[in-house]
Amino acid sequence: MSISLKFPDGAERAYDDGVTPLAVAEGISKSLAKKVVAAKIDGAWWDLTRPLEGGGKFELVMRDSADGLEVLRHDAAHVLAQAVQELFPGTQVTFGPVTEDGFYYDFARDEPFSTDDFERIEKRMKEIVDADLPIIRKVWEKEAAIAHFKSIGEIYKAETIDEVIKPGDAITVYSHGDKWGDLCRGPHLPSTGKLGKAFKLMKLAGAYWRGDQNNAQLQRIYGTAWADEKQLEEYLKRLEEAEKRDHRKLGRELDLFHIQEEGKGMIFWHPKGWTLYRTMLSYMRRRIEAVGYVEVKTPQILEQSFWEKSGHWQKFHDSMFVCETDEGEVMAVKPMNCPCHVQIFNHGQRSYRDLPIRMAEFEGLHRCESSGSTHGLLRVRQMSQDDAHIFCTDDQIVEESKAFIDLLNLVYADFGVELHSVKLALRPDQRFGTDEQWTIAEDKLEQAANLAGVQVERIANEGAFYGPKLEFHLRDAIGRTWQCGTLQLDYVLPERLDAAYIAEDGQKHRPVMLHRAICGSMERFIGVLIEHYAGAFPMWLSPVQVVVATITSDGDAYAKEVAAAMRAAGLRVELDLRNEKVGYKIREHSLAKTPVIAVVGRKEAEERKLALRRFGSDAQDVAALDAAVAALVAEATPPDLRR
RNA sequence: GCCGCCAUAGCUCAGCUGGUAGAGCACCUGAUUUGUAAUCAGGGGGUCACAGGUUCGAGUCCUGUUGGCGGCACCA
Repeated sequence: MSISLKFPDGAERAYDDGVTPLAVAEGISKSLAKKVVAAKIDGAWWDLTRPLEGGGKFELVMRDSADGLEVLRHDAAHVLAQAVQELFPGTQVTFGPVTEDGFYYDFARDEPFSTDDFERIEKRMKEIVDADLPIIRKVWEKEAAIAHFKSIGEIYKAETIDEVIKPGDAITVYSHGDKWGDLCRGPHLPSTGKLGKAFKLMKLAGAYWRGDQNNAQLQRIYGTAWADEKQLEEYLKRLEEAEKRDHRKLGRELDLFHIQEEGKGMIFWHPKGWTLYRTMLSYMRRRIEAVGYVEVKTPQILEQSFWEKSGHWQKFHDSMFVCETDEGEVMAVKPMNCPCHVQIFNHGQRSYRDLPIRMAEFEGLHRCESSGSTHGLLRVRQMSQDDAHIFCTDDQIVEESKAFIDLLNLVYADFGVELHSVKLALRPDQRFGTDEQWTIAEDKLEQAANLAGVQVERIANEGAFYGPKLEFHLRDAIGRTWQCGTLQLDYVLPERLDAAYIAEDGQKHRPVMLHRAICGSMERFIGVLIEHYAGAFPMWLSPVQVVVATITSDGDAYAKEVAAAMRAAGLRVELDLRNEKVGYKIREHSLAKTPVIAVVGRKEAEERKLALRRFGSDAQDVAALDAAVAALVAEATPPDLRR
């Protein structure tokens, strides 16, 4: 009997039945066989030493490919688990998947681990690699496996098998020699030695069993693993570089903002940071005004009864800031604008002819976020959103949604950021509204996204209590993603707050509300932007656009004239007349990531010229004053105002 | 909120096994008038996050609190 393997290059070869992928690889070349970590047959994973059970499309998975890294990391997780169980008897294993850059394993142990244990654990892991234990795949009956794991005290494993595997089905267990075994889908390497030593334990964290905070808290050890030492080094270097882009560090270095102990999650915006903020707000205002939004401003603090009517009190009062007046009224600071906007909508009679009404507000919002969740600018307790609510008819939903997504794409392009992903958050367990309403709402959002040319990823259970939402995610410097833009469809709030318009039939009808934001929290968006640009903003956003720096005090008068001319032309200018060497001034303003340094010496003053030096370049661009100012103004013009 | 780690000058950090705080940058003063990434000299600056405790003596050890960091949970 023979089987036929079809290789990716199209070649097709016959092999004896029962040949292993490793033997196939060795038949091709020894060096290839060294680098191969697993195989795929018709797209399904296959262990290298497991005899093939039939022919098909055959692919060898190399250790430095994306698939190969996944195998290595899975093995690293198993080796970690073995090391931990050997060093800390009584520790139970639970679950250890691969992550984007590595892996983690969740352990159950009464005593907490400490990062001080990492050295010992890593050492033991390396010993396991050196021992080159064969990794053996075994197929077990479900019931036998449960009994086995129970008998050795692995209750989490037994529970997992019981719930994940159908009765009567078989499971696979991979073991390292006769020492250690874990339930696993595989594939795995032929032996622990193949893993190599390009791995490192990174961090320790608590994690709830099955992600539910009502369950036991486990201890998660994160690690990273790579094909070789060089890749590991590169990865660690990448992390270091990313740290330099951290918006909290840059916020301090560039004097943009600060946070202090008494105001957890509250931002003190310094003049430069606030300039950036205002520049972005002005831009957003122009963008939305141009497409038919109106702006309003509503109260910051309203009575408890108001939030009870909207439904926020019942669902969210834990995360609202609440205060009481001397006269005993209980008031809450607004966590969001929507119920306020409905009040404006409800004031007076609305006709279908008025719709859609696109009502925007940039006022501050306060949310009492839990203490462990605040994070620089990315998760704060006080913020502003580029918030708006679109009141419209059912028929207008798709059109309005599409127009919003188009606007969002335009704005993101202007800010130079790229969408990481768009998610469609579907109905949660706790929700208002009927199933039919939800189905229609979910479909309409997806339809609008498709019309705007955006692919969505549907995620179950993540919608707001009043409706499904589209989430537009961006990435930070170290790869975490944050929801920035959002579009939420809401049939519930208009109902609860009795919003209505008179339709063509002369009857009252409920409008639909679209909650939408492009930047989302301005704070968060600025945080992402700082990391995206590593603090070196494009000219139109930069808090300081030009520094006019003199060489000697002879140039003072001319420098002042230059700065005044630039200011008059609308540029944000600083004047550096200090008694310092040019080199010193250049260095300082370069470190501050100023887009343009205009150097003024005797020559420039005499010829009424400027020597411009741009961030990231040491070239000198000498131009006549008027022409230089005009050019800088053109460069500094916000994208929406450019011709 | 939960788990682990951390907290020394404005910033970055040093301070061994407990013996009454130190550097660089920044800041201030003086000198220097300088041509594209650090001119020189002098000076000021710290309740070592906070509160207790152990000790003859605590930045250092212990407990608690606050805040930060990395995760988990949460995220209208």
